[in-house]
Amino acid sequence: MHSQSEADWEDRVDALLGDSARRVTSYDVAKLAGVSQSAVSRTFRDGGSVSPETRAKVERAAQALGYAPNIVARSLITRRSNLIAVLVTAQTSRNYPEVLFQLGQEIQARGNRMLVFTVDFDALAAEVFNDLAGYHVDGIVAATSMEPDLLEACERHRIPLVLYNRVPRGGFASAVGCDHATGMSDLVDHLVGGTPRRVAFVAGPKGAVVSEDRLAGARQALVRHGLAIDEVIHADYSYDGGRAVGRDLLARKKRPDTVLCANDAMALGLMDSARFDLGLSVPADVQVTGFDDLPESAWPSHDLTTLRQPVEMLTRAAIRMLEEHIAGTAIGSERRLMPAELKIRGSTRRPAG
Amino acid sequence: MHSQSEADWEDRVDALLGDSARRVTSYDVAKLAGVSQSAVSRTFRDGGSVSPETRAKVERAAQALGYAPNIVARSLITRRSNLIAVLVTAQTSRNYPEVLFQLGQEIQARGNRMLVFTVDFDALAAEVFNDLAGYHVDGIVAATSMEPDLLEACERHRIPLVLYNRVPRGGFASAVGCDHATGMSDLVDHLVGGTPRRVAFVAGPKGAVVSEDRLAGARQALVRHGLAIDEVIHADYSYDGGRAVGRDLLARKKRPDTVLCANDAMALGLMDSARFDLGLSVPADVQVTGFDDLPESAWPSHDLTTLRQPVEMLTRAAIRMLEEHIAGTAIGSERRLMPAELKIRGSTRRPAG
DNA sequence: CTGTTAGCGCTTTCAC
DNA sequence: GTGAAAGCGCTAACAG
Repeated sequence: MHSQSEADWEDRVDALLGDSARRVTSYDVAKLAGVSQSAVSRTFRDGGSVSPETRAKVERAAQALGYAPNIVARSLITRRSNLIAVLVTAQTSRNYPEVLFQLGQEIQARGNRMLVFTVDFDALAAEVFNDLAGYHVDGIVAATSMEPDLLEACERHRIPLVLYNRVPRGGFASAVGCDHATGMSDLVDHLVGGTPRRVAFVAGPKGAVVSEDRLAGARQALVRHGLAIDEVIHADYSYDGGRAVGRDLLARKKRPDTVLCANDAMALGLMDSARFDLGLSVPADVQVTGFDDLPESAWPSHDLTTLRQPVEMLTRAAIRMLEEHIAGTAIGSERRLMPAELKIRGSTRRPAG
Repeated sequence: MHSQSEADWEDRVDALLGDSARRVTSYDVAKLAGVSQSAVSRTFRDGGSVSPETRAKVERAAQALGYAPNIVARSLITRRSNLIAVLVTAQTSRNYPEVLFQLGQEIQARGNRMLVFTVDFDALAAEVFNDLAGYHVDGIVAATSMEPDLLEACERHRIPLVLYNRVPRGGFASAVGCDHATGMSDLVDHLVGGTPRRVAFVAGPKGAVVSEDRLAGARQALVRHGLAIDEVIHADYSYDGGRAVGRDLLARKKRPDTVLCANDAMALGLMDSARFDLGLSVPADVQVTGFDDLPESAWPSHDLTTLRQPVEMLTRAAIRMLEEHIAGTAIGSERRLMPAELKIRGSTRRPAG
């Protein structure tokens, strides 16, 4: 039955599909379904109320034509795009390469898309902000230090913003981060069992926020045990950097017996310099610690005592926070700190006795 | 001079800026500059021809108001967005975490932005395609196997597409990839110097395209030397997977003296199983090779002979190709293969004599 | 619940 | 080279 009208339907579908490169619009669907454009809009919008019959008609027509709403047009009027901007530096990407993908996953989990802005020098040009606004992004995750004027621009344009493992240079902004201080405190509590005498700290580049947080945490914790850091050396967060530091530092007469590194990569390089370049034994001659818990750190070849930075937690928390701000259900601006997990391994001495 | 009109100008700027949350439009700029909207459009468009005077007036007004064109509105009419979609799987991201960021860098280098689509199972739901089209993306880089119908959809909608280290499941598409076969041939040429007797190959998951390419290349090269692969074992591309394989494979009575691994991660795991789990020596008891050249592979602790996959070259070539297709200057569809670089290190035996 | 109408901010003919 | 007017495809406000 309906064979006459069915044939007719097919004809109309084909007629509308004639120009294959052209995209099907809500207008086409409306015409085929015999309803208004608004009806089509309502069936595809989130909270649109349509009768079941209309919805069925629209869905059938849309199906036949392969229709999907044009996000750009929608975005122009709603001023929302389902786009979340992620600002990331080469630094972050090199040290935490998984972050970008994980953010993408988390962003997509609730129907949004990730628009990536790679920025240099941890600073953000005004041009980037124009693009952010120009694409109508719904929110921003910044793994870069935001200049005060950009913070203010976000506020003025009401673009929700969450900082990822960063603190704003000025003003206040919502942020997620790792509780470096508490983590370092746990680590130091463990280290004192190995009776450290000379302690060195291998930091990241000068001004690197995360490194300085970790250094401050270590210092504070050591003081509580009546200990101090004898020396702070800056390197570039890399394995090679750590190894170069080690070759110098551990070759000295009065070399440290305990080296805390601001991240795992440098710690691994330093370990290798001790063993392969200088013939020292870890942890007997020098104990070494890192921060991050890279996969390599758990390998038997290195077995590095470190603190696991809760990257997945940070990522999930960042996106959740951002979504609350977008939805308007957030309580307000806040900084959320996630705990680092101490991983005691073979690169540090166990308490004697 | 002009103090009267200057004061007036300031007033008009302030008036237009009154509602701070509202975005400045080309209409506002036109009004302030005393020109038409079209003039504003032409000064900000790429090939717009405007007189220097008009341009100056517009630029001054735009500057004063902090105007930047609304990309969404522009995109709606031009059907271009300066957006390049990157399709990536968890697999790819895990094995080549730097790719995503590098693609972002390369895409931005010429004024575009990267829109990321994380997809599961190396396959691409129709929903993703709708989004691609809905955002008016100018082109697609897919590090995922594309189903034939999606290839066809891209073609029909004239969305340029470049596959990244993949071959299409059906049909033809522009692609960049690593020349695994030639790389493996170089590697095998080196290996025969160490007089291999029993050769095993540790592959990635069944169906993993890259792994199968590498296996085929190894096989072919070995045959030329009158050798064969005695056994192929599948693992999951991971360090732990490689280590588990090693524990089993290398504990056998008739264990291989040469193990080629489809990637470095597995090779490193296998090496560690040999040395730490079984007390074997590398390369004396068993020589091991990888593919990719991870940073860890060059560390003295492992010193793995491997092939460097030219990730940066692939990334740059992919974006360049895509941009040629977008600009319409591409010659046509083609597959471009980049050479892998042999890195001979300590995990393989040197030719005797 | 449904259709009509009026834009979102821009680019693009088309006259001048 | 410039301005007026039309419209990209959609949603929102308003009557019915």
